[in-house]
Amino acid sequence: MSFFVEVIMPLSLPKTFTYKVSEAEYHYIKKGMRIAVPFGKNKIYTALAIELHQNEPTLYEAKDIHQILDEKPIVNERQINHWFWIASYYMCHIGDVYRGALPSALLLESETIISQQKDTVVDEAELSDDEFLIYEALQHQSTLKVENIIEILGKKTVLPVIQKLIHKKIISLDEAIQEVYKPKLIRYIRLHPHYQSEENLIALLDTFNKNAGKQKQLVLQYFQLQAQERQPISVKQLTETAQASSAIVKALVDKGVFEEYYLQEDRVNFTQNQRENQLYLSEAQQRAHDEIVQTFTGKDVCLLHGVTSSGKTEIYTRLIEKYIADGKQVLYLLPEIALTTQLVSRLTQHFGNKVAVFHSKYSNNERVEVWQNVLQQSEKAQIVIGARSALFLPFSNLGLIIIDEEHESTFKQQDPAPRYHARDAAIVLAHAHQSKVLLGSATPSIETYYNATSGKFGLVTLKERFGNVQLPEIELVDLKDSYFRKKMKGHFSLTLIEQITEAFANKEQVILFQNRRGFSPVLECLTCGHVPQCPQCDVSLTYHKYKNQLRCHYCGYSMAKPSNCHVCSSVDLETKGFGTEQIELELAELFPNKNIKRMDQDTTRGKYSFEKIIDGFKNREIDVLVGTQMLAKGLDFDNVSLVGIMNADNMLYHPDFRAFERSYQMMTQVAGRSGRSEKRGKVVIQTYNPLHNIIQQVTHNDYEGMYKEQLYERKIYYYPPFYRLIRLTLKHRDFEKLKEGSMWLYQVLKQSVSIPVLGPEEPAVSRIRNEYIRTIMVKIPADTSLQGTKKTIQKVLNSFDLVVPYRTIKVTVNVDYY
DNA sequence: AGCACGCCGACT
DNA sequence: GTCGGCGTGCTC
Repeated sequence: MSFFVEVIMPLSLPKTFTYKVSEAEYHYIKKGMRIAVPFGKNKIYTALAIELHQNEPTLYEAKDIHQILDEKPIVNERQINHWFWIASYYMCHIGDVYRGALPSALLLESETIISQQKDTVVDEAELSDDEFLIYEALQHQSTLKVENIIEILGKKTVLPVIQKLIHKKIISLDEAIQEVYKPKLIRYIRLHPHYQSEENLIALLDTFNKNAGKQKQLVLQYFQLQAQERQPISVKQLTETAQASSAIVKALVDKGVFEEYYLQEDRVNFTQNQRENQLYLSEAQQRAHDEIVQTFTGKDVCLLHGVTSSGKTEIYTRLIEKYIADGKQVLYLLPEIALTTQLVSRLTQHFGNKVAVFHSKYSNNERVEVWQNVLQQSEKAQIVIGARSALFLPFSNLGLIIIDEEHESTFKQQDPAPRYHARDAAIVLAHAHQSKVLLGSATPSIETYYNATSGKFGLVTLKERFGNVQLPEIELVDLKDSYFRKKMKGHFSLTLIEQITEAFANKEQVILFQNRRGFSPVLECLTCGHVPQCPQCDVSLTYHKYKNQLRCHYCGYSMAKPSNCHVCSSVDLETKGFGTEQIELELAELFPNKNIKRMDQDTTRGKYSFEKIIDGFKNREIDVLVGTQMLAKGLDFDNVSLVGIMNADNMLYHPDFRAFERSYQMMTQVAGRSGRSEKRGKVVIQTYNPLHNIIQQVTHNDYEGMYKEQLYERKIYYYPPFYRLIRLTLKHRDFEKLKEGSMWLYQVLKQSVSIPVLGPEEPAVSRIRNEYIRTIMVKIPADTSLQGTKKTIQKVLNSFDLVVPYRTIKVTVNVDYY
């Protein structure tokens, strides 16, 4: 009887793989354990066991596994089911999901170490050339790695030779995959039990009197600390408070006065004292809270639509209290790290160390810790705050998922597969846990609002701001008129300058929003009209004044700013358009003695640079913050009385069916940063289209109006929520081949389905990193089977792959394109 | 996906 | 004569 394990490989492959195991292993391995397996010619990967069985494969011989890596499953069955759902719904491979779900520290590839078996007598004549080379190398070096052997033998397929040598008992393999995760250990110290008795202690102190003054001081300090803290004392703590070197501690340990011991420390620690600050809900908040609870009795998903600053966080907090009191886990998803800092401190203040944080700026080790804590249902991970990937943590007892800023497009993963939407995947996951989902936003996505008003989701609305603060007053500045009447200084209208001056006079802070980084998007030659382009992408280069260079925002290419035109050598070069950098500069000229900071991708690269800027602004060290969309995401500042939107139009005219919706959301969110205390805030929007419907709707805070109008557009132009979108992207270096291939794919698709297929389209940026790009959009009406359509698309893609000239064209599928 | 292998063109 | 580009096939 043979035994087998079915595993997922961390590779983009459509299938699972079968390996042979011994009977003992068969009984030991549980679904969800990691297993190191050899794969291909000489690689070892961390696979995940998902099934144990005895069905011997017929078409190939299963390999043996290499090593079992876990004692207990680190992934539960609900997760595995959820992963398979994601793979099937988003048309990607299960390995993509596996790789995206596990923290990379849990997914390591091997470093097999080979050493000689001492007790075996080797007959050198019996060895083949390759075997002898390895044997000889081991006489000089005690251990070898697989890569060394590849070098020694000068070929890449070395695993068979190694297998033979193992079989001849000449070499052995050492622990292949080392866990890279290392618990962080802290050295603690305590008095040797011998000195628990008073007489021994007195004797000890007496011995010090003679010569070891420093040592005595340290022991006394130890007692003092112990009395104060009533908890373990770390070496670090002791040496710091006693101003002593660790050599003295060591001397005392050597003497047997102190004992050392180690405790594992979580890197991610919020041991802030849990303040018993009672959560106070306003009447409106309380009512919204009660309505949500009521909704949850009948529906699994509820949208909380509350205007900016309506205090949604307090409502979430009250709800979380209830779920963790029932011993449930709570997942709090938010779009970007931007929000976390402020939110984490608010929630830790309330919930103490029951809060864990999980997002991409955390190190590998930190992520593994959170993973383990969630897996063990540890108390300190009862509430997990995280970006979309936190969805993959090993929850076993979820009660509530909160998705804050539900409308944010960053919830949809764009580039590496799985291209999933965290909101939608969360709803599916919640269903498996029979838990509830709360979506929160001041500007819900059209899809969600449609679901909420059509009765699929519950809907709770919060129309007033917390503490009855009024919504900001919005003033529009017509740029065309202002330029015409010369009422502009650079990119600032006189109105905006006036308002900024007034805010400063009141010692209030200002936020300026410009949705474009850099200095200016293009540099144009006034003589011949030439605009420098990226050599690898189909875009013009953006001028960055600070570094005096031209940069491509797609591939990162950069060059020094030319002093004359590369085409006609004219020196008349002019910048066109503007970005955050230019605003910052102009502002510094207008208000030379104010502290101005810029916040965009270029200034927030480091791990804490973001926090630094935010803190500086919060502490009122910074007077004006100039930034990109980063500013729009739920930051709370209580002294901002003015928000300026430098140019509302560039967002409006993106060639995307969501452009209007996004512009509305963006402007409303940015505007919401203004006026958070008693005083009503002010917003100045500079635009060439003051009468544009979206601008008007933002001005009048008319979400419903925006929704109705956009919904109508979506309906007549076949967009969500009435149609599902699947977008295919094709890429290839050869323009002609891509053109033909995408046309072929389009034609075949069109013949295979009886629903709209659009394209093949050249996107606005039609070449990135020297690859040309085309897209095809499939629109699936609500009454057509989504699954059936996906199957058809997959079939067409399979046959596309069989057409020899086209198979090198890379195709990616994006289901529910966002 | 990654990787090895095998086939052609342009160079020390 | 070889290096290295790309196309092809395979992985339990």
